[in-house]
Amino acid sequence: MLSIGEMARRTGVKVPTIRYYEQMGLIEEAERSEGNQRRYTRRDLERLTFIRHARDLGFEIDMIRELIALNQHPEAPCENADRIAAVHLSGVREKIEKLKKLEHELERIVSHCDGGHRIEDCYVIRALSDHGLCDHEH
Amino acid sequence: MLSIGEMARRTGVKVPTIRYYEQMGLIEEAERSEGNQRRYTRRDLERLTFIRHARDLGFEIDMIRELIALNQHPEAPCENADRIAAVHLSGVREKIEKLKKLEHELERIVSHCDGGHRIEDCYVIRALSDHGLCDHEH
DNA sequence: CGTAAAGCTCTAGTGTCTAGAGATATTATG
DNA sequence: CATAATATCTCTAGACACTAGAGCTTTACG
Repeated sequence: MLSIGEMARRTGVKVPTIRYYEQMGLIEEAERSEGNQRRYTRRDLERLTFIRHARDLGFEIDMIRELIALNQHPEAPCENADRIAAVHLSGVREKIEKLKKLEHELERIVSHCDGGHRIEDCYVIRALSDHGLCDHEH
Repeated sequence: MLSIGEMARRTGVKVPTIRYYEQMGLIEEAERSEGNQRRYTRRDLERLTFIRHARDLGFEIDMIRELIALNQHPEAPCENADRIAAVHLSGVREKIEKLKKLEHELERIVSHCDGGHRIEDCYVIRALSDHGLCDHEH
Protein backbone atom coordinates (compact mmCIF):
# COMPACT_ATOMS: atom_id res chain seq x y z
CA MET A 1 0.00 0.00 0.00
CA LEU A 2 1.28 3.45 -0.95
CA SER A 3 0.94 6.67 0.98
CA ILE A 4 -0.23 9.78 -0.83
CA GLY A 5 3.33 11.09 -0.78
CA GLU A 6 4.58 7.96 -2.51
CA MET A 7 1.89 8.36 -5.14
CA ALA A 8 2.95 11.96 -5.65
CA ARG A 9 6.59 11.00 -6.05
CA ARG A 10 5.87 8.21 -8.48
CA THR A 11 3.47 10.09 -10.72
CA GLY A 12 4.65 13.67 -10.41
CA VAL A 13 1.16 14.75 -9.35
CA LYS A 14 1.33 16.95 -6.27
CA VAL A 15 -0.23 15.79 -3.04
CA PRO A 16 -2.99 18.43 -2.87
CA THR A 17 -3.77 17.75 -6.50
CA ILE A 18 -4.31 14.08 -5.76
CA ARG A 19 -6.78 15.00 -3.05
CA TYR A 20 -8.42 17.39 -5.49
CA TYR A 21 -8.79 14.61 -8.07
CA GLU A 22 -10.43 12.47 -5.43
CA GLN A 23 -12.89 15.25 -4.69
CA MET A 24 -13.60 15.63 -8.39
CA GLY A 25 -14.29 11.93 -8.65
CA LEU A 26 -11.38 11.14 -10.97
CA ILE A 27 -9.95 8.65 -8.55
CA GLU A 28 -11.88 6.56 -6.09
CA GLU A 29 -11.74 7.34 -2.41
CA ALA A 30 -8.73 5.49 -1.14
CA GLU A 31 -8.72 3.08 1.75
CA ARG A 32 -7.53 4.59 4.99
CA SER A 33 -4.97 3.57 7.56
CA GLU A 34 -5.97 3.25 11.21
CA GLY A 35 -4.99 6.87 11.63
CA ASN A 36 -7.18 7.96 8.67
CA GLN A 37 -4.38 8.41 6.14
CA ARG A 38 -4.95 7.44 2.52
CA ARG A 39 -3.50 4.14 1.36
CA TYR A 40 -3.34 3.35 -2.33
CA THR A 41 -3.12 0.16 -4.34
CA ARG A 42 -1.13 -0.52 -7.48
CA ARG A 43 -4.34 -0.11 -9.41
CA ASP A 44 -4.79 3.37 -7.96
CA LEU A 45 -1.26 4.18 -9.06
CA GLU A 46 -2.06 3.10 -12.61
CA ARG A 47 -5.17 5.21 -12.63
CA LEU A 48 -3.31 8.27 -11.43
CA THR A 49 -0.59 7.72 -14.02
CA PHE A 50 -3.28 7.60 -16.68
CA ILE A 51 -4.72 10.87 -15.42
CA ARG A 52 -1.36 12.55 -15.21
CA HIS A 53 -0.55 11.52 -18.70
CA ALA A 54 -3.87 12.67 -20.07
CA ARG A 55 -3.50 16.04 -18.35
CA ASP A 56 -0.02 16.39 -19.84
CA LEU A 57 -1.57 15.84 -23.22
CA GLY A 58 -4.00 18.63 -22.44
CA PHE A 59 -7.18 16.59 -21.90
CA GLU A 60 -9.61 18.34 -19.64
CA ILE A 61 -10.93 16.78 -16.47
CA ASP A 62 -14.31 16.02 -18.01
CA MET A 63 -12.73 14.29 -20.99
CA ILE A 64 -10.58 12.26 -18.65
CA ARG A 65 -13.62 11.24 -16.68
CA GLU A 66 -15.14 9.92 -19.90
CA LEU A 67 -11.98 8.10 -20.89
CA ILE A 68 -11.82 6.46 -17.49
CA ALA A 69 -15.42 5.39 -17.76
CA LEU A 70 -14.63 3.83 -21.14
CA ASN A 71 -11.62 2.12 -19.69
CA GLN A 72 -13.91 0.30 -17.27
CA HIS A 73 -15.61 -1.49 -20.16
CA PRO A 74 -12.78 -3.31 -21.90
CA GLU A 75 -15.07 -5.20 -24.25
CA ALA A 76 -16.88 -2.15 -25.57
CA PRO A 77 -15.87 -0.83 -28.99
CA CYS A 78 -13.41 2.00 -28.75
CA GLU A 79 -15.04 4.48 -31.10
CA ASN A 80 -15.75 6.82 -28.25
CA ALA A 81 -12.20 6.94 -27.01
CA ASP A 82 -11.08 7.58 -30.53
CA ARG A 83 -13.61 10.34 -30.96
CA ILE A 84 -12.62 12.07 -27.72
CA ALA A 85 -8.98 12.05 -28.71
CA ALA A 86 -9.78 13.26 -32.22
CA VAL A 87 -11.92 16.12 -30.93
CA HIS A 88 -9.13 17.07 -28.60
CA LEU A 89 -6.62 16.96 -31.42
CA SER A 90 -8.62 19.35 -33.54
CA GLY A 91 -8.94 21.67 -30.56
CA VAL A 92 -5.17 21.66 -30.23
CA ARG A 93 -4.79 22.43 -33.93
CA GLU A 94 -7.15 25.35 -33.65
CA LYS A 95 -5.17 26.75 -30.77
CA ILE A 96 -1.96 26.43 -32.76
CA GLU A 97 -3.51 28.28 -35.68
CA LYS A 98 -4.69 31.10 -33.47
CA LEU A 99 -1.34 31.41 -31.76
CA LYS A 100 0.46 31.48 -35.08
CA LYS A 101 -1.64 34.37 -36.30
CA LEU A 102 -0.92 36.09 -33.05
CA GLU A 103 2.77 35.39 -33.44
CA HIS A 104 2.84 37.01 -36.86
CA GLU A 105 0.93 40.01 -35.63
CA LEU A 106 3.28 40.48 -32.73
CA GLU A 107 6.34 39.95 -34.90
CA ARG A 108 5.14 42.65 -37.20
CA ILE A 109 4.41 45.02 -34.35
CA VAL A 110 7.67 44.41 -32.55
CA SER A 111 9.77 44.62 -35.71
CA HIS A 112 8.47 48.14 -36.29
CA CYS A 113 9.75 49.22 -32.91
CA ASP A 114 13.40 49.26 -31.97
CA GLY A 115 12.85 50.88 -28.60
CA GLY A 116 14.74 53.89 -29.81
CA HIS A 117 11.98 56.48 -29.88
CA ARG A 118 9.26 57.95 -27.79
CA ILE A 119 6.01 56.40 -26.63
CA GLU A 120 3.90 58.71 -28.68
CA ASP A 121 5.51 57.35 -31.84
CA CYS A 122 5.80 53.76 -30.67
CA TYR A 123 4.37 51.25 -33.08
CA VAL A 124 3.60 48.80 -30.28
CA ILE A 125 1.35 51.29 -28.59
CA ARG A 126 -0.11 52.61 -31.81
CA ALA A 127 -0.91 49.13 -33.05
CA LEU A 128 -2.80 48.41 -29.88
CA SER A 129 -4.76 51.63 -30.08
CA ASP A 130 -5.62 51.33 -33.73
CA HIS A 131 -6.96 48.11 -35.07
CA GLY A 132 -6.47 49.45 -38.57
CA LEU A 133 -2.76 48.72 -38.28
CA CYS A 134 -3.41 45.00 -37.97
CA ASP A 135 -3.06 42.44 -40.67
CA HIS A 136 -5.85 40.06 -39.71
CA GLU A 137 -9.16 40.14 -38.04
CA HIS A 138 -9.26 39.16 -34.44
CA MET B 1 -21.69 60.17 -23.50
CA LEU B 2 -22.01 56.43 -24.00
CA SER B 3 -23.84 53.92 -21.84
CA ILE B 4 -22.07 50.74 -20.84
CA GLY B 5 -24.15 48.84 -23.37
CA GLU B 6 -23.01 51.16 -26.17
CA MET B 7 -19.42 50.60 -25.10
CA ALA B 8 -19.99 46.87 -25.17
CA ARG B 9 -21.47 46.98 -28.66
CA ARG B 10 -18.72 49.16 -30.04
CA THR B 11 -15.78 47.24 -28.60
CA GLY B 12 -17.10 43.71 -28.37
CA VAL B 13 -16.27 43.61 -24.67
CA LYS B 14 -19.20 42.27 -22.69
CA VAL B 15 -20.92 44.49 -20.15
CA PRO B 16 -19.91 42.54 -17.02
CA THR B 17 -16.37 42.41 -18.35
CA ILE B 18 -16.26 46.19 -18.61
CA ARG B 19 -17.31 46.45 -14.99
CA TYR B 20 -14.68 43.87 -14.14
CA TYR B 21 -12.00 45.92 -15.89
CA GLU B 22 -13.07 48.93 -13.88
CA GLN B 23 -12.71 46.91 -10.69
CA MET B 24 -9.28 45.74 -11.78
CA GLY B 25 -8.25 49.33 -12.39
CA LEU B 26 -7.76 48.95 -16.13
CA ILE B 27 -10.26 51.67 -16.87
CA GLU B 28 -11.05 54.63 -14.70
CA GLU B 29 -14.31 54.79 -12.82
CA ALA B 30 -16.75 56.32 -15.24
CA GLU B 31 -18.90 59.32 -14.57
CA ARG B 32 -22.43 58.50 -13.56
CA SER B 33 -25.84 59.61 -14.74
CA GLU B 34 -28.34 61.02 -12.27
CA GLY B 35 -29.65 57.50 -11.83
CA ASN B 36 -26.14 56.16 -11.11
CA GLN B 37 -25.52 54.55 -14.47
CA ARG B 38 -22.06 54.68 -16.02
CA ARG B 39 -21.47 57.26 -18.75
CA TYR B 40 -18.38 57.01 -20.88
CA THR B 41 -16.43 59.51 -22.96
CA ARG B 42 -14.79 59.00 -26.33
CA ARG B 43 -11.49 58.72 -24.48
CA ASP B 44 -12.87 55.85 -22.40
CA LEU B 45 -13.92 54.16 -25.60
CA GLU B 46 -10.39 54.42 -26.97
CA ARG B 47 -8.96 53.00 -23.79
CA LEU B 48 -11.33 50.06 -23.85
CA THR B 49 -10.54 49.43 -27.51
CA PHE B 50 -6.87 49.35 -26.59
CA ILE B 51 -7.55 46.83 -23.85
CA ARG B 52 -9.72 44.69 -26.05
CA HIS B 53 -7.11 44.62 -28.70
CA ALA B 54 -4.33 43.79 -26.30
CA ARG B 55 -6.40 40.96 -24.79
CA ASP B 56 -7.06 39.62 -28.27
CA LEU B 57 -3.32 39.56 -28.78
CA GLY B 58 -3.05 37.57 -25.58
CA PHE B 59 -1.54 40.20 -23.31
CA GLU B 60 -2.35 39.59 -19.70
CA ILE B 61 -4.10 42.13 -17.53
CA ASP B 62 -0.90 43.04 -15.71
CA MET B 63 0.98 43.64 -18.94
CA ILE B 64 -1.88 45.77 -20.18
CA ARG B 65 -1.79 47.79 -17.01
CA GLU B 66 1.89 48.48 -17.69
CA LEU B 67 1.26 49.37 -21.30
CA ILE B 68 -1.46 51.78 -20.27
CA ALA B 69 0.84 53.40 -17.74
CA LEU B 70 3.45 53.84 -20.47
CA ASN B 71 0.85 55.29 -22.75
CA GLN B 72 0.28 58.04 -20.21
CA HIS B 73 3.83 59.30 -20.69
CA PRO B 74 4.03 60.05 -24.40
CA GLU B 75 7.47 61.65 -24.17
CA ALA B 76 9.15 58.74 -22.42
CA PRO B 77 11.29 56.40 -24.53
CA CYS B 78 9.42 53.34 -25.68
CA GLU B 79 11.94 50.67 -24.74
CA ASN B 80 9.62 49.30 -22.11
CA ALA B 81 6.67 48.90 -24.42
CA ASP B 82 8.94 47.16 -26.86
CA ARG B 83 10.28 44.87 -24.17
CA ILE B 84 6.82 43.91 -22.93
CA ALA B 85 5.70 43.02 -26.42
CA ALA B 86 8.90 41.09 -27.11
CA VAL B 87 8.59 39.09 -23.90
CA HIS B 88 5.02 38.32 -24.80
CA LEU B 89 6.04 37.23 -28.27
CA SER B 90 8.54 34.74 -26.95
CA GLY B 91 5.88 33.41 -24.56
CA VAL B 92 3.58 32.87 -27.53
CA ARG B 93 6.32 31.05 -29.41
CA GLU B 94 6.91 28.74 -26.49
CA LYS B 95 3.22 27.92 -26.32
CA ILE B 96 3.20 27.13 -30.02
CA GLU B 97 6.15 24.79 -29.62
CA LYS B 98 4.50 22.95 -26.76
CA LEU B 99 1.23 22.60 -28.60
CA LYS B 100 2.99 21.29 -31.69
CA LYS B 101 4.64 18.52 -29.73
CA LEU B 102 1.28 17.72 -28.27
CA GLU B 103 -0.26 17.73 -31.72
CA HIS B 104 2.24 15.19 -32.99
CA GLU B 105 1.75 12.96 -29.98
CA LEU B 106 -2.01 13.04 -30.41
CA GLU B 107 -1.76 12.47 -34.14
CA ARG B 108 0.32 9.42 -33.54
CA ILE B 109 -2.05 8.10 -30.91
CA VAL B 110 -5.18 8.74 -32.92
CA SER B 111 -3.73 7.34 -36.14
CA HIS B 112 -3.19 4.01 -34.42
CA CYS B 113 -6.85 3.79 -33.58
CA ASP B 114 -9.57 3.52 -36.16
CA GLY B 115 -12.38 3.01 -33.67
CA GLY B 116 -12.91 -0.48 -35.04
CA HIS B 117 -11.82 -2.56 -32.11
CA ARG B 118 -12.36 -2.99 -28.41
CA ILE B 119 -11.33 -0.73 -25.56
CA GLU B 120 -8.90 -3.26 -24.20
CA ASP B 121 -6.90 -3.07 -27.43
CA CYS B 122 -7.41 0.64 -28.01
CA TYR B 123 -4.22 2.52 -28.66
CA VAL B 124 -5.67 5.75 -27.30
CA ILE B 125 -6.31 4.16 -23.95
CA ARG B 126 -3.10 2.18 -23.95
CA ALA B 127 -1.02 5.23 -24.78
CA LEU B 128 -2.54 7.06 -21.86
CA SER B 129 -1.91 4.19 -19.52
CA ASP B 130 1.62 3.56 -20.63
CA HIS B 131 4.01 6.42 -21.02
CA GLY B 132 6.42 4.09 -22.77
CA LEU B 133 4.34 4.38 -25.93
CA CYS B 134 5.09 8.09 -26.20
CA ASP B 135 7.58 9.72 -28.48
CA HIS B 136 8.68 12.62 -26.32
CA GLU B 137 9.11 13.47 -22.73
CA HIS B 138 6.33 15.42 -21.15
C1' DC C 1 10.00 7.15 23.37
C1' DG C 2 10.83 11.49 21.24
C1' DT C 3 10.87 14.08 17.34
C1' DA C 4 10.63 15.30 12.47
C1' DA C 5 8.30 14.52 8.49
C1' DA C 6 4.20 13.57 6.44
C1' DG C 7 -0.56 13.46 6.61
C1' DC C 8 -5.35 15.20 7.79
C1' DT C 9 -9.46 18.75 7.02
C1' DC C 10 -11.04 23.06 5.97
C1' DT C 11 -10.95 27.51 4.00
C1' DA C 12 -9.52 30.78 0.80
C1' DG C 13 -6.93 32.44 -3.15
C1' DT C 14 -5.25 32.40 -8.25
C1' DG C 15 -6.89 34.82 -13.19
C1' DT C 16 -10.37 36.20 -16.25
C1' DC C 17 -14.23 36.42 -16.63
C1' DT C 18 -19.56 34.77 -16.59
C1' DA C 19 -24.17 34.15 -14.63
C1' DG C 20 -27.87 35.17 -11.71
C1' DA C 21 -30.90 37.58 -8.19
C1' DG C 22 -33.37 41.37 -7.08
C1' DA C 23 -33.72 46.29 -7.34
C1' DT C 24 -33.69 50.68 -10.01
C1' DA C 25 -33.26 53.61 -14.39
C1' DT C 26 -34.09 54.73 -18.91
C1' DT C 27 -36.37 54.44 -23.31
C1' DA C 28 -40.11 53.41 -26.40
C1' DT C 29 -44.86 52.99 -27.35
C1' DG C 30 -49.83 53.89 -26.96
C1' DC D 1 -48.38 60.89 -19.33
C1' DA D 2 -48.72 55.91 -18.12
C1' DT D 3 -47.08 51.75 -18.83
C1' DA D 4 -44.12 48.20 -20.61
C1' DA D 5 -39.86 46.66 -22.20
C1' DT D 6 -35.18 46.98 -21.96
C1' DA D 7 -30.97 48.34 -19.74
C1' DT D 8 -28.39 49.01 -15.81
C1' DC D 9 -27.20 48.76 -10.91
C1' DT D 10 -24.80 45.98 -6.88
C1' DC D 11 -23.61 41.88 -4.90
C1' DT D 12 -22.63 37.11 -4.69
C1' DA D 13 -21.24 32.90 -6.51
C1' DG D 14 -19.46 29.87 -10.06
C1' DA D 15 -16.34 28.27 -13.76
C1' DC D 16 -11.44 25.81 -14.39
C1' DA D 17 -7.58 23.29 -12.33
C1' DC D 18 -5.32 23.76 -9.08
C1' DT D 19 -2.28 25.98 -4.94
C1' DA D 20 -1.34 27.75 -0.28
C1' DG D 21 -1.86 28.01 4.48
C1' DA D 22 -3.60 27.20 9.36
C1' DG D 23 -3.95 24.18 12.92
C1' DC D 24 -4.05 19.56 14.23
C1' DT D 25 -2.88 14.28 14.10
C1' DT D 26 -0.34 10.24 12.52
C1' DT D 27 3.56 7.76 11.12
C1' DA D 28 8.43 6.50 10.55
C1' DC D 29 12.90 6.34 12.29
C1' DG D 30 16.87 6.30 15.43
